[in-house]
Amino acid sequence: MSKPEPVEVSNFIRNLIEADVNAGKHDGQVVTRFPPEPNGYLHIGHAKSICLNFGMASRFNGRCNLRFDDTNPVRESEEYALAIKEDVSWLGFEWDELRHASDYFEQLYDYACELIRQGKAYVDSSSAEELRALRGTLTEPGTPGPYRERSVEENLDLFQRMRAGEFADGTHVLRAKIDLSSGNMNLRDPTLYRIRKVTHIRTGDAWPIYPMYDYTHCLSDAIEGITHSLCTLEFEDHRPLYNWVLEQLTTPGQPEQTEFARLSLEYTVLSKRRLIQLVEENHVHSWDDPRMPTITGFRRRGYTPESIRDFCERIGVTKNDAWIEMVILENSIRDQLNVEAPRRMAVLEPVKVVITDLDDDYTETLSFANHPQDESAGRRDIGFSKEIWIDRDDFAENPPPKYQRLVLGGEVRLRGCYVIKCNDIIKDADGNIVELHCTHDAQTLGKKPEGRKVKGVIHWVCARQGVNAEVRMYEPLFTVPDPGSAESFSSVINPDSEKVMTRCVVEPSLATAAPETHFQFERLGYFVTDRRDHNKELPVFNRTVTLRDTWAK
RNA sequence: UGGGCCGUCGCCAAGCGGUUAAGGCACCGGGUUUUGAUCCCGGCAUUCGGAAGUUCGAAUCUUCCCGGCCCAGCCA
Repeated sequence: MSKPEPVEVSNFIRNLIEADVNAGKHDGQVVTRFPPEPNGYLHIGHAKSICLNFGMASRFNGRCNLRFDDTNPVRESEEYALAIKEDVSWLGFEWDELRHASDYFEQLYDYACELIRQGKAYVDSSSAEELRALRGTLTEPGTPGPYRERSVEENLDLFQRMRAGEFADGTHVLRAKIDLSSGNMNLRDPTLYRIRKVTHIRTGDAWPIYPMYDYTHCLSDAIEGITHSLCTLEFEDHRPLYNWVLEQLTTPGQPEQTEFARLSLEYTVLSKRRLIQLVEENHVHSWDDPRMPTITGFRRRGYTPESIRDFCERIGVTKNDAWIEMVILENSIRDQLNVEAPRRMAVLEPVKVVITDLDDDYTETLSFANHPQDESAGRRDIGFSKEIWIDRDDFAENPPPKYQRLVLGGEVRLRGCYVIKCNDIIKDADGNIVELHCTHDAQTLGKKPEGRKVKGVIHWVCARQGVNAEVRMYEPLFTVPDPGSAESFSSVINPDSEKVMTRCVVEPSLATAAPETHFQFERLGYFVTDRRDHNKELPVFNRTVTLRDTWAK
């Protein structure tokens, strides 16, 4: 069997970079960067950007930096920075250099002084409210405020004193002097620096002023020699500002920004605000809750780096506002685990089956293939005795049409074992099924039964050998495709997104598996030993994804 | 209503003036199967948001129209 080989998909960014390389632009070099702000955990949308940036660099023998966009200390923390590094590494990417926008604060400051000297930037002492009023609206131009024509000397003096910490937060900003009547709001004298007397995760209290994203990003790109600055569509009308800053200044490089559509995934949310809300309002247990669309959440759920990269390959890169169906992601992990995951048997809701025509001390050892299509996966022994567990769902007193599992008076194949027939249902005083009494056909081990067809096959676990385990079943967190557009979560949260089953019985070998080991529980789906809670005493499995089920539909 | 974008099969997505308009997912058959899984075979856009136009020839060029997304943080 071969692993799914991701085919190289053409997209407009790849075409563009290829054309640049062929034309000898940037000396044929390709340098990209992944620039997260350390103010939250990475999610599957970031994975798209990571795969694109690292992928393009690797495809064209270039480099990709990891750069923390740490220009707003009020929202950033070291915890997030650590988690981001771990997630990028886990996804399988190695950055060329680890950089921070804050590495460039001194250069950025010098560049700002240069803009002031050129008369292209000025200190505005209006309040935030006044600035907003003066900026105009989408259809009306902005109007010049009283500080727009300050002299170079005064601006320089004020800006230096801003840096020296002489002024309180909010009293002054440095603005670029561009075009107050531009249809593009970003060009109406955008703010370049604001005063924030806040401790920064890397520079501490060295700076009372911090540069804004638009001013910082283009210069950071230029300083690092980035050739292709890839970002999402909402930055499209920031590009004129990105270019304006670089045009005014003499910088080491001439990066070019290209925008692509951010990922939208059905039945989940991908905005930082919404993700934080899920954690803070306790709709999930943590950032790495297996229901979270964070990288760390998918990891705990049992997704692999390969499957996430494969997913990013499958969805493509365009400028379309695309909504990706969850099934695309699910198929990425199914396709990998179908090939790689060893098969095991686990019973989630046990019902005891007594094989009445077997002696009480009867035992037999059966050999099972770990993978039906791959002999190299090896075999294992499984015990069989008079009492076994089967799943509640695999017996029906009143079977629906086309039901092919066990029914009273009917036969079913125990996977890898004998065909059994159900003769009696034993119930307790409340009418609950306690035991099923069956007989077995001794001629059916490894052989088809004679004179009749038995279509159904069910999984089982030997009652003597079975080990108690906890299995966590997951379903989508939301009940609607676009929960982000709902006014509140309460109306769109799926109350059954997590179901913890504690009475499960699994094959003994499963208990000793290391955390983050993937298995297929036959007929049930793919499961992973929980990264944090799994142990020998209490094995814990998370359902990554079900098997495709054409019958359920 | 100012500015910037986007519209190819149910969901993605190739295509860049001459192709029978790739491919994946989903779906619908049929075969294999001791997982209702996997695997295999077949089907699935005379048509590219709409209308004009240019051209021997248009999804690809032009114009207009329709629909959708983004922008008025001292956030990124």
